[in-house]
Amino acid sequence: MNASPASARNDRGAVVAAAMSVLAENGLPGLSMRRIADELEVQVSALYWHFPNKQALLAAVSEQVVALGEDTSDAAADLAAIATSLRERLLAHRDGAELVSSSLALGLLELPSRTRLESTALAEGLDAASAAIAADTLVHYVIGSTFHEQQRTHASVVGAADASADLTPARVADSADEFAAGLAMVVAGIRSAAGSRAAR
Amino acid sequence: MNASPASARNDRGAVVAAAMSVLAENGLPGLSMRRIADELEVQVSALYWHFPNKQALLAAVSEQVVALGEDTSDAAADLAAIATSLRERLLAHRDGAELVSSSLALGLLELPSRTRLESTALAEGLDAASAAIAADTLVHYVIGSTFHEQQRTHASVVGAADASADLTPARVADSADEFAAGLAMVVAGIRSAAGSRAAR
DNA sequence: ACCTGAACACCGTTCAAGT
DNA sequence: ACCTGAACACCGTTCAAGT
Repeated sequence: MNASPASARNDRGAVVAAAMSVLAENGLPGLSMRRIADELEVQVSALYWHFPNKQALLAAVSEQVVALGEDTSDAAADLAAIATSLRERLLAHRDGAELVSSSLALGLLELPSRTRLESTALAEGLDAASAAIAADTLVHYVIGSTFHEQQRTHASVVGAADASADLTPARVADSADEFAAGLAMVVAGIRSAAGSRAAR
Repeated sequence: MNASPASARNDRGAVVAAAMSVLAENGLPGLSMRRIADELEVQVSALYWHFPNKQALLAAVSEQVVALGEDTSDAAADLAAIATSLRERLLAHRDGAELVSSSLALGLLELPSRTRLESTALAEGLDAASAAIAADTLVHYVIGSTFHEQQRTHASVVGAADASADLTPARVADSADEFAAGLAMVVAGIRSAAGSRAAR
């Protein structure tokens, strides 16, 4: 419909896509404005037409990382399932947990999973205040453990992490089990908060 | 005892102390090798005689932050008390949670509180594997929520954080209550893991 | 044992100017 | 509407050399 001018320029989406590819190749420490600009074959200053600063750009990338897929079918309203799928989306991107953690802390990112966790907690019988706290607690657990896990694997690539680098293949394999075990404890604690009300 | 030469030079401790004062004044983003060197009235390159790189220096600072005080008297062997005192030490230093989080993730820091949490969990009847997971879960909760809290106060200073900057004085005051409420849930979950064993 | 001085290869951000 | 080119004020790290 729009008469597209001879040479198409970049839009926000293209910048975010370029940033995601730089992130995948170089990790968060290597995600510089200059490298993103190189990826787009553009001057660094061009990026500042699309985003006011680097943090805003990172927030847009974070949004992509934590976006829920199709909300339609399997909206599995289960605390553990929601937390586990958040973990999986963070693990799907290099340094995903650290990236999301900082956008979140700066107040630049809404976490769809958090909303789902809160309403699920409400449905399980928590009062409003407790449901909010339960959602935050789960989010902190997921981001904290995933951040730690991603940094540990990165450290082992670098070869750092002296004594405590217990990264035998077997141990890597069951990091998911450790996550699930800790998650089960947190969920049990949340359920006990529901039980202490005069539910059912 | 030692014949101290005319002009005393710096040692590791002096470098760490300078770093802590720069951290207090400028926060983690402002904690650069150059500023630390300025504080000591020394060239930047001098710092590399004491520490191989910046991360190692930050790890030494982190160690100071999380060090337990006198281990003698009130070694209150209570999960919530240990977690709360860890939170307080992190809050006592600007950007303390973020600093410790990264040193920890890089495997450059031992967390004394974690050891205490693990043995306390054991004493409460958890098996070895569960006690380790319980300790990690608590550490993730404490660091995650404290990190978030410290970033939020910093964001409010900067004036960023648009809509969700719910930082009324009252709300700041009860962030400790929110922490305690989430902590209670996690601890309850850990206790339920102890109960599921054939304890007592 | 501890530091200087200078260099290298980077950063994020701004701004006038172009098309 | 989107980009260039150049500049500003920074970074962490290395290394030969000094005392």
